[in-house]
Amino acid sequence: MPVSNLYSSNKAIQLDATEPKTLSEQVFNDLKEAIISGDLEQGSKITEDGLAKQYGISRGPLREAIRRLEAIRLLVRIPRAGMRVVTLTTEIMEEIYTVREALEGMSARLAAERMSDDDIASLSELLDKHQDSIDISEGKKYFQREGNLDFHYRIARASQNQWLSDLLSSELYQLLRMARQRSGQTPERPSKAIQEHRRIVEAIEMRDAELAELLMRRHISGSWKIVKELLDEEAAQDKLSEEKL
Amino acid sequence: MPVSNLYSSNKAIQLDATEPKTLSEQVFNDLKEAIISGDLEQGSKITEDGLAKQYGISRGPLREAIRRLEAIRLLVRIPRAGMRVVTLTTEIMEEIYTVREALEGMSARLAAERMSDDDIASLSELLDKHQDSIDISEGKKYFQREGNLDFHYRIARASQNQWLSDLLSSELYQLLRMARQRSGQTPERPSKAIQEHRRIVEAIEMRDAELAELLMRRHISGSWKIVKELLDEEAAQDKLSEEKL
DNA sequence: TAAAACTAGTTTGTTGACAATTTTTACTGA
DNA sequence: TCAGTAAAAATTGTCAACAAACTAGTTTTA
Repeated sequence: MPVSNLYSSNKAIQLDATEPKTLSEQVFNDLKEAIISGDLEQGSKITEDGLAKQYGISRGPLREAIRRLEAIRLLVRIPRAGMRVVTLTTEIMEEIYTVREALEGMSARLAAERMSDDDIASLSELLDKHQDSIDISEGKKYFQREGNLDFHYRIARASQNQWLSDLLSSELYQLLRMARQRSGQTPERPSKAIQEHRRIVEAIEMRDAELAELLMRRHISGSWKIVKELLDEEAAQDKLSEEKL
Repeated sequence: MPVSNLYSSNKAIQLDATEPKTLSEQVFNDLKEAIISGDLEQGSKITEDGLAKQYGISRGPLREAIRRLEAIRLLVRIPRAGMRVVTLTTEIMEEIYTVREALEGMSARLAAERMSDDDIASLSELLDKHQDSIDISEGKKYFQREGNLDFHYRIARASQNQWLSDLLSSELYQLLRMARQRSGQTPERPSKAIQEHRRIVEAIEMRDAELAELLMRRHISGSWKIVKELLDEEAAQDKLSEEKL
């Protein structure tokens, strides 16, 4: 079974169920993808005219798309220094993980209270698949990246809180994907992560909201520690190779 | 001393320190204020042309402003039914309070860890002023509204987490102000609220992050219970007067 | 009578041009 | 060589007109 088929679809992560109808939306999606995937480098400068020509549209709709990208923090506009793709510094990453800990903790709590038995069962199955895939060497990378997010995405939706799940999936998760893209980052040893995921699902199964929240928060703050180490290492290496020049 | 001077400035709540430079920004601020203050009624339909004429600008900048208002959830666009001011239903309010509980809890935790002694002292003084003002009958309304938010705003900033404090002040608090505007809502008995605020500050003084978070979360979920009752009451009355017709 | 099709009127989406501002470049004089 | 300044280029902000899509009302037809 090819790894790419283990999931029903990538849509779960895409979150844009609706087809883009306007140019503005289309270019919003395209730009978002370009930024997240790294096609547009972090911190790179952007001009309206350049993008308009590149996408073959006029500046009107483009500007609307830009305002939206600004709102979800993928673009940063500095008053008189133009516009840049956001740079995910260690500091920003820490802020994101902190907010994430609070929101996903709450999300897990609500999921424990509200998730249907069927959905819990399906979530549990998902974890089985993740477990299996650890041994499939080819699958590793995929699971460590998208699979992990898929789990968190499901919990967010299970909170049945539109605000919460929108905030997580349309802002925070996008930035996480972006961060991973940048460094070939492997957030955690997958076996440990899946173990933690399992515990969270067990808490949800027991309808223990308190525990689900606690475990989720630990899981995320634990992830942050590992990510932080990687980022620090990276920074040290960057510095080293800079000095070589 | 006139009540309006008890605070250094309203800016603390305005959060837009910078003067609007572009038309788009200006109209964004104006529209935001119009929505929050209730000048534009909840759920009322909006047309681009109407607004453009009203503000005397062309539709270009207006559309950018609209996209931003959409992003902070003050406007809702329904694919082919035009655009409306958001309607703060009880369900949405519950979602907001839930997200708020998570974020402000974290915020209080961080404040306890990071807030400078000076800032804590100043926060404590603010509470004294609130306390004093309870007896000034004229001040009541003001404190119950803006004063309360001012406290929460300070904690958010004290978290020293840009993301967190932006999220709270530029999205959640705006919606809370809007909700209060609608019904002449008095969220809590001020004496009780201030008591709870005091406890939170004490926890911060003791640098007890855990406790600060716990107390803040209780404070907010407690507030929600009271607000919810008011909303339910209101809804019941609305229904009653509807039946009269 | 009801459904389908057409038409007029609104509203939103898109564009290209013009204006204002800022940055870069090039030149002048110490 | 180094400011300092002025012209030029680039970039962002704004507008008005055009195009497409949708709504609603009216007529036509089964």
